Amino acid sequence: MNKEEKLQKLVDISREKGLKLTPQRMAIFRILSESDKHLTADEVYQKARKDYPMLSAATVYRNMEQMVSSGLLSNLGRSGAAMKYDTNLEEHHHFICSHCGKVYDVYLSKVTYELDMEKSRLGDAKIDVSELYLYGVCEDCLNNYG
Amino acid sequence: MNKEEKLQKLVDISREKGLKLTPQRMAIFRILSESDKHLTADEVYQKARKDYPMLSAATVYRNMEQMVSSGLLSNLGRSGAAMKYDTNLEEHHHFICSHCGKVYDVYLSKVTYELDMEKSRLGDAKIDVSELYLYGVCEDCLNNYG
DNA sequence: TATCTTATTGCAATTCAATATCAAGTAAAA
DNA sequence: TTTTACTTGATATTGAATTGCAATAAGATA
Repeated sequence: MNKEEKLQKLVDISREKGLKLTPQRMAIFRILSESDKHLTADEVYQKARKDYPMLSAATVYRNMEQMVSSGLLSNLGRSGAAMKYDTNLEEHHHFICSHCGKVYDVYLSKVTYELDMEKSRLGDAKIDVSELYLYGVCEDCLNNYG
Repeated sequence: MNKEEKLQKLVDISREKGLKLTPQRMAIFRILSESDKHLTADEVYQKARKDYPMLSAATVYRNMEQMVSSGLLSNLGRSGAAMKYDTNLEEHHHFICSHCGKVYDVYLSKVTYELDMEKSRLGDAKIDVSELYLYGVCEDCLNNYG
C-alpha cells in the first residue's frame, strides 16, 4: 500500500467512525506513512513539532493509540506492561492470554520458517535467536468467560 | 531444576562473581523460585516486604536485573523501550538488532512448530496468533562494528 | 452562511516502571 | 578483628504514557 492509499484509508476510516480529520492527526499519520522506520510516539512528536510548534505530546500519544484501535497502525513492544521475570532457564517460548494477560511457558520443538529474502531487507544480517509468542485465550478464561 | 538446585546455583554464581549473599537477595530469589507464575519486580517487592518491611524497591529492581545478567533469571518484555508504530499492516514478523536496537520487518512463510502438550500446560487454550521475533546483528552493525 | 454538536486539542498534573545518587551498613576475605 | 568492596535504603529523578479539563474547531444541520 502506498502513501496515497494509506491516506485514503485514514480518510475513509475517519468518516466511517465519525472521527474528525484535524491537521494534527493528518500530520501524525503522514509522518508515519512516509517513514521507512518504526517510529515511537516521541519521535513522531519531535518531527511533527517542526511544522506544528503548538502541538502537544498528549495529542500524538492519543492519536497513535486511536489509529491502532482503528486498524490504521500496528504497534510493537508492550508499553506500560512491567517486565516479567522467570527462573525457568530451559529453552522455551510463551503463550500470552489476550484476555487475562497471564503468561504461560510453552515448549516448542521443530520451530521452522522460510524467510522471504526478497521482501525482508535484511541483507547479510546474522540471525541468532528466535522467540515465538503465541496469543490466544487460556483455558481458565475460556471456562470462566468463554 | 528444583528449588534446591536453583538456590545452589545462586550460591555458586554469587561466589564465582564475588557477589554477596544478603538476606534480601536470597528472599528475592526464593520468591521467584517458588512462584509458578512470571512475576514483575513490583510483585516480588510486595511479597518480600511482608518479611522485610525495611526492604527498598530499588533493591529488588537492582537485584533482579543483576540476576538476569548473571544468568539466574530470564526476563520477558523489554522494559524502558518505547512502543514502536508502523503503517505496515501486511502480515509480517520482526528482526531486532541486538546491537543498535533497530527493528526490521521480515516476511516469513511456513512458520511451523510442534507444541509439547505434556510440558506446556495450556490445557484447551485457544491459540490465535503467533508472533516471531528474530534477534541478531543487522548488516549495518556487522559492517561498522565487526 | 450561521449555528450547533461533539470530537479534539493543549496544558498541566499525574501515574507507573525503572534508574541514579549517595551516605550508611554489612558480607566475607584477610 | 580489621579491612574492603559489595549492598542497602531513602530519596530524587527519568522517561513513557495517561488523565482531567477548559477551550477549540471539524463537520453536520438548519
